Amino acid sequence: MTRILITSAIPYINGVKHLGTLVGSQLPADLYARFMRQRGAEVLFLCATDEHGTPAELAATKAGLAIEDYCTQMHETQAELSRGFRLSFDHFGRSSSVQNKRLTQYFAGVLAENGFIEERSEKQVYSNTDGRFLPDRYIEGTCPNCGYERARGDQCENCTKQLDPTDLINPRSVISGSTDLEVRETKHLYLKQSALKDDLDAWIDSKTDWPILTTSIAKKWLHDGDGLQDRGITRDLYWGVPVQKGEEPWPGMEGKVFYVWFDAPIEYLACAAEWSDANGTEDEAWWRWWRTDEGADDVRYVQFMGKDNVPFHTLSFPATIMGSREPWKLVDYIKSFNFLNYEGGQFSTSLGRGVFMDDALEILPSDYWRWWLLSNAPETSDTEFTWEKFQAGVNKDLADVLGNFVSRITKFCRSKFGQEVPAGGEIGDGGTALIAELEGRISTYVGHMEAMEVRKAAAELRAIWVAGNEFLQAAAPWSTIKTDVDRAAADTRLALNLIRVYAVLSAPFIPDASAAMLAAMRTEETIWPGDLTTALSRLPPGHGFDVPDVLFRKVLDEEREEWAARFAGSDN
RNA sequence: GGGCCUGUAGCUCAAUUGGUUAGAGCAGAGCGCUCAUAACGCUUUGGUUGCGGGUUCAAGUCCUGCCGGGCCUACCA
Repeated sequence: MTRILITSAIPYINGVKHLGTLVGSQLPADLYARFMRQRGAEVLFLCATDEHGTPAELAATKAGLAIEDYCTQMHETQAELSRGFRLSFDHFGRSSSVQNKRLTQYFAGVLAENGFIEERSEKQVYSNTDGRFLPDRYIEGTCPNCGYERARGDQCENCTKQLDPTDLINPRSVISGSTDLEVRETKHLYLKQSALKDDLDAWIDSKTDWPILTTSIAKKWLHDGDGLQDRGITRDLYWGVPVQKGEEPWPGMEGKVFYVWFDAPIEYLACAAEWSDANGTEDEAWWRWWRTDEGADDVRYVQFMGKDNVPFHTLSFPATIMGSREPWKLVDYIKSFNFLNYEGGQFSTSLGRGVFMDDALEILPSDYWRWWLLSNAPETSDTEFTWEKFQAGVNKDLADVLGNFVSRITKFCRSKFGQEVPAGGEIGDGGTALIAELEGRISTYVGHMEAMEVRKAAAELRAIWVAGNEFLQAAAPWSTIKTDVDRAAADTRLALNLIRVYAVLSAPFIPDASAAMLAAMRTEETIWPGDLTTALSRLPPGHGFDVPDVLFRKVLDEEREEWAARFAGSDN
C-alpha cells in the first residue's frame, strides 16, 4: 500500500491565524490527506503549534500569563479552530513537547559530533530595563541613512537600507521604549550549513518536479552572494528547548535555548512521536514513518507551506537531517503557496484587518471557506480575498450548481415517485453519454489531485457537478414522465445515484456537505467510484432517501456589506 | 541596490513546455425549461496576450530593452 507522510507548516502560537495562513498550508495539506486516504493510501498527517521564541514570550506577557499557560491556552484554541475547519490531522502536536525537547537536543548533539556545529562569540544588544537580549527587529531608532525615526534594527522600512542595530541613532527597545541599552558579548551555536552546501545543492537540483516557487527560493539562498551562510541556532531566551548536547550539558551554553527555527521542523518528527505515545505504541510505530532503516524507505513525504517558510524547509532542516548522518527521511515533495491578500492590502493582526479563523467559523460553515479558499488557492501568484468574489464564488458553485442539483432531483422524485429510488427502465443514451463524460473528468480530477494542482482540481470537480445539471436538463424527467414512466424513472434513479457519487468525490473539499449528502441518501458507502456504471447503481430501486435541508444557503448582499465593514479594521 | 515571481476578455484563471482559428468560469446579452435555493440548460458579445525590438517556417511561450504589480534579501516566525 502507498504510504504518505504529510506535514503542514506549523502555525505560530501567538494568536488566531488568518485565512491566508490557512490556505497556504493546513487546508491544502488536509485536502491532499483526505484524498489520498480515500484512494486507499496509508496516510500520517501531522501538524502542531510552533510555540517558542520572542513573540510568544511577549504575547504571554501582554496577556498577563505565564508563557507555559499562554501556550497551553492558545494551543487549545488553535486545536479547536482546526476541528472547526475539519482539518483531519492524525495528531496536532506542540513544539514544546518533551518529545521535541529530547529530539532537538539529540540532533544538536549528533550534529556537534559530526562537526557541523560551531561556537561563535558575538555582540548583541541587551536591554537592562527589559532584562533580556533584544532581537534586531525589537530595537527601533532613527535611520542614519534617511532620518526615518522608526527604523528597525535590521532594516529601515522607509529607505529599505539594511542596518545593524548599532547603526541606529537614539536606539530604544520596542518592548518597553527604554533607551537603557548596552552591547554585550554572548556566545552562540551555529549550524554549519555552508559545509553541506554541495549536498543541498545536488539534492535541490534533483527535484525537477518541484514548484518553481520552491526551487527558485532555495537556489537563491544557495547561490546568492557568498553562498549559503551558517545559521545561528541558539538564543538568549527563557522560553525554548534548553541547549544540551544530547543528554549532556553544553558547557558555556547554560541558560540558553535553541532558536525556534531549529526546533520547529524537528517537531515534525517529534509530532509523530507524540502521536505514537498518545496511541500507546512503541517508537517503532513512528520510526516506520521517519527512519528509512525502520520501514520508511517506501514512504512518500510531502510538505505544505507558504513561501515565507521555504528557505527553512529546503535548506536548514534538510541540513539538520543530512548533517546527522543518520537514516532520517528527507522530504520528497514541497508544495508551496504564495500569499492571500485581503481587499487590496495585507491581512493585519495588529489592525484587525481581514478574516481570521474564529471570525470565519462564526459567520459561515467551514465548507464555504474550504471551497472558496481552495478553489482560489494562491498557487501561481499572490491572490486576493474580496467579499464580492467570495459571495459570487460560493453562491454560484455551492448553492446554484451543487446544492440546487441535489435539491431539484430529490424534490422531483419525492413528488412524482415518492421518497425511494424508483424502479423501471434502463440507462438511456443520455445516461451513457453522462457516464462517458464523467469517466474522463474524474480521471482528470484524480490527476490534478495527485499532482496537488488545487485550483485545477476544484475547477474539474465543479465541471463534474455541472454535468449533472446538463444531464437532468437534457433528460427532463418532468416531461418524459408524462409519456414514458420507465424513461423518467431510470433517469431519476441515475441522478439520485449521482448525489452519492458527488458526495464521495467532493469529500476532500467539502466534508460536511458530503456527509449531509450521504446521510440524505441513507448510505455510508464511500468507496471511490472505480467503475462508474456500477457506482451509479449502488442505490438500488426501493432504496429510501430523505430530501435534505438546503445544503448551501446563499450569501446575501446585506451580509456581504456588513462583513466587509466589520472586518475592514482600523485605519491606523 | 540585488534576486525571484508575475502581467492573457470587464473580473478570476487556462493554454499539452515553440505548433491549427489563444480557451474556461464569473459578469453582460438573447433564447429555452418549469424539477429546483429567482435555481438549471443552450447560444452569444468580448483579446494587437503590458509596450518596443529580435530569433524562427512558426512566439502568449525563447532572447533583449522599457513599464507596472508582488515577494524575498538570512536576528519576526
